[in-house]
Amino acid sequence: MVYALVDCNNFFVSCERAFQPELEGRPVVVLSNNDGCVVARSNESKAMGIKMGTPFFKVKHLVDAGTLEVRSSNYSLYGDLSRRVMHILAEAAPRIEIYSIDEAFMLLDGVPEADLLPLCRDLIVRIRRWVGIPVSIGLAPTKTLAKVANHFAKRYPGYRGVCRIDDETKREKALQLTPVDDVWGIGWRMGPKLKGLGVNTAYDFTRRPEVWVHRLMGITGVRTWKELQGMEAVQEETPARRQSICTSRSFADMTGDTQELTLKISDFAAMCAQKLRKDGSAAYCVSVFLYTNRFREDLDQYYPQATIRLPVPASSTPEIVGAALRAFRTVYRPEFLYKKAGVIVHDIVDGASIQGAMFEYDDAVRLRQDKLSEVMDQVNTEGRNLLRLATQRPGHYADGIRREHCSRLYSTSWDDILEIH
DNA sequence: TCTGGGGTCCTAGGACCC
DNA sequence: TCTGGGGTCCTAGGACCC
Repeated sequence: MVYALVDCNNFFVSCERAFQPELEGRPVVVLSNNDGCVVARSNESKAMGIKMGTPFFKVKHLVDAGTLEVRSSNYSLYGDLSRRVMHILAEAAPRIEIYSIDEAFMLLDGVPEADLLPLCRDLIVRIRRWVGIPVSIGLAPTKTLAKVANHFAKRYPGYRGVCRIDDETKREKALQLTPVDDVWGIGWRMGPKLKGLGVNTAYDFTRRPEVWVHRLMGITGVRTWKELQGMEAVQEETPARRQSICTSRSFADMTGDTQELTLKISDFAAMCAQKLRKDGSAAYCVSVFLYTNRFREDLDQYYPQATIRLPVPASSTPEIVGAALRAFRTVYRPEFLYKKAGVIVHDIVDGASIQGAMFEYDDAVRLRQDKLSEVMDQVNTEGRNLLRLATQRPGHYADGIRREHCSRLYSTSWDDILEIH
């Protein structure tokens, strides 16, 4: 197999730049929801030493001094540009697997050897010209090695955006130059642990015996170990149906108020229900979690979670919201101040396949709720909850969420335009 | 004062059964 | 009262990803 990992460079920043050319060449960061912390950095801001996840208040002085540009995240814009990039890849490759908003694997088996590099170079030019996004491509016989190759393509301009690992010499050299904690699948916990055991590079890691890796890291570590040696071990198919859907937010201000939390939980649950229906799915389980502010060591902490299991999988807004509120009531305690909450639906099944099981349940009520949800979906498109249950908060769900550095919404969806205040 | 959101997979341990 | 192994299912928690 030949895998090509196509990765958009500094994706969120590049999206902002695509519509604001004046940001080109300037240090830029994009913030998380609530303007909490840095989630994307341009090369210039990386060079300034700003780390991923830095709380915004720590770099705000740079913004005030005019040496750093900042934008709130604008997910509808990023989603739109992502779809355009993926569309171009899908037309160019026999098959693609979309891995995240800014990454996809192209499966290039069957493409003649001599065409591989020209194909990739052409894609880089086209995506830049048509969408305005710079991408890098790594080619290799396994996904993990394609990731390694992609790092090189990104880091060294000499590759002009494409790096290929296709023989033993290149593989060993690349792994010797790759710190072990840069490997896909080795995170912040295992990285330091491996280094403490004398495993500093990806190459060192591959030289350890399989049983050693298995004992230390389990089956997932062994998969990474094999992939780095050119043996395919990472599961092929991403399951078509999501196994869980989560909607959660941090609040701009802490709250212990039942009313307010009820409104928020209702909204999160309604959004989960809407996502379920969009996927054509239904869920057996609805969980609610609450977090106090873990950074406030002076306050009492409480991180409860509760799950309601429904007799029949549901996707209607009233059923999901009802279950979420029941779960909420079992764990809510008024003496704490909460900073974040969320709703997760899981144990998800195909919505079409559950029709037959419905006779156990009150058909009339169910059908009415499903019908009601259908109508709500027609009126409410994402981000515009014109129709909602009485428990849901009035106004936009994003009320109470900070978004002070938002760029104009450039990509042309009607919903987005209505969102401009 | 201010610290993201949305996922997946694996494993250990408890409950229960024979 | 104490005694045993083995299987399955479920859940919580940990680790990882972007």
